[in-house]
Amino acid sequence: MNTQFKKGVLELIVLLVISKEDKYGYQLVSEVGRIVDVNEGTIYPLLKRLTNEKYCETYLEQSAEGPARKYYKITVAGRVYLDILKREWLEFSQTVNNFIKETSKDDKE
Amino acid sequence: MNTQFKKGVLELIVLLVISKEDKYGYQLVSEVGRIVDVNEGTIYPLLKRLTNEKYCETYLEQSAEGPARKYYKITVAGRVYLDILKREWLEFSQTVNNFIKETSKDDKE
DNA sequence: CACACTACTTGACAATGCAAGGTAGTGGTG
DNA sequence: CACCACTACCTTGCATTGTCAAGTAGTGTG
Repeated sequence: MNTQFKKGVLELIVLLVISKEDKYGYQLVSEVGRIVDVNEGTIYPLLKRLTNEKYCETYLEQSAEGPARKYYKITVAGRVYLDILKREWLEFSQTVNNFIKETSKDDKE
Repeated sequence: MNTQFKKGVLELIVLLVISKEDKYGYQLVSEVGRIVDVNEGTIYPLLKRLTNEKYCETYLEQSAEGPARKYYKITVAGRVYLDILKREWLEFSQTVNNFIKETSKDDKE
């Protein structure tokens, strides 16, 4: 997969996932991984950024299967930011797709 | 505009533009700029990368309005790469868009 | 000749993803 | 109990690519 395409989009995907339900980091790695390839070294720093910027909050919960899990919960500011990101992405991707279609259409003329 | 979304996509856009017609750098800045915000400091290094990787070739032509223009012409390898990039982008953007739709649909249920 | 405009180039910097490795808790096996 | 596997979290160093700002040069105009 093209690494560069992911830049910035992962933030959107992570926010989308936690906007549905609180998740812990390790879980996000596998859930986000179903959408796009990703690894721990990417997700944890991203979660720290989102937390620093108050787009999400964390709380710990014990687990019977290992160390305590740190859950991430989206904040109100996070939902606002998510809406902006979503809109920006949809507009951006559509602009690029339209341009691809335009140039491809010209091929046949 | 979200800077990060652009990563990697600019390469696709530039290749698309020169796949239609040879262009010189300064011209690409303005043509690509109609699709996404971009500035010279981004385009020229990108063109150098594409040239180093043999996805395009350059030739100089005199201009009556200033210094000689360096034109960029896509190569066969460039067209092959462009097709791959295009396919990857379409797949990637569709995957993300589908995920956005899925999560947004759930909101209403 | 100073200036504006065209055109190309470069260097320092910022953002973000990856690979690899480290720290810890829990439970099972010899 | 020693060891190992698995879960879970975190960090460091690096690569890629975009931005900003500045610089170099050629051409024509007042």
